[in-house]
Amino acid sequence: MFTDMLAVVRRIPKGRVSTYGEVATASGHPGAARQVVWALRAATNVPWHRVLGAGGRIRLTGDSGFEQRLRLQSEGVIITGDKIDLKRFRHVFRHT
DNA sequence: AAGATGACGCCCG
DNA sequence: CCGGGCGCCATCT
Repeated sequence: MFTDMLAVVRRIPKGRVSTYGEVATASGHPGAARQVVWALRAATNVPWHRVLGAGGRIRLTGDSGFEQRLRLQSEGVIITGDKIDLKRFRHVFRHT
């Protein structure tokens, strides 16, 4: 399960983002958004900063949230307040 | 075994 | 936009 989710997260290209819910669904585990968090927490070498809450909101709190902002901005993602414009940066998973 | 937690999501007022 | 409530589910106490 976690491995499936991590595989999905790893597919998010630089400069693009996704959401916990999207990752859960795309990995074959719809509704398991909370488990995506667990997967990211336990994993390493994954672009965790590219995963946001529904609506493109940064759900991370405190210092980590600040870091996520910096990382996203450094990839060219525009952040307004605490939200990201999904219309513009959301990554769409596909099966080729 | 039972209750609490959380980087969640969705609906309603 | 903001707050409140409920469903969800692996993990931790």
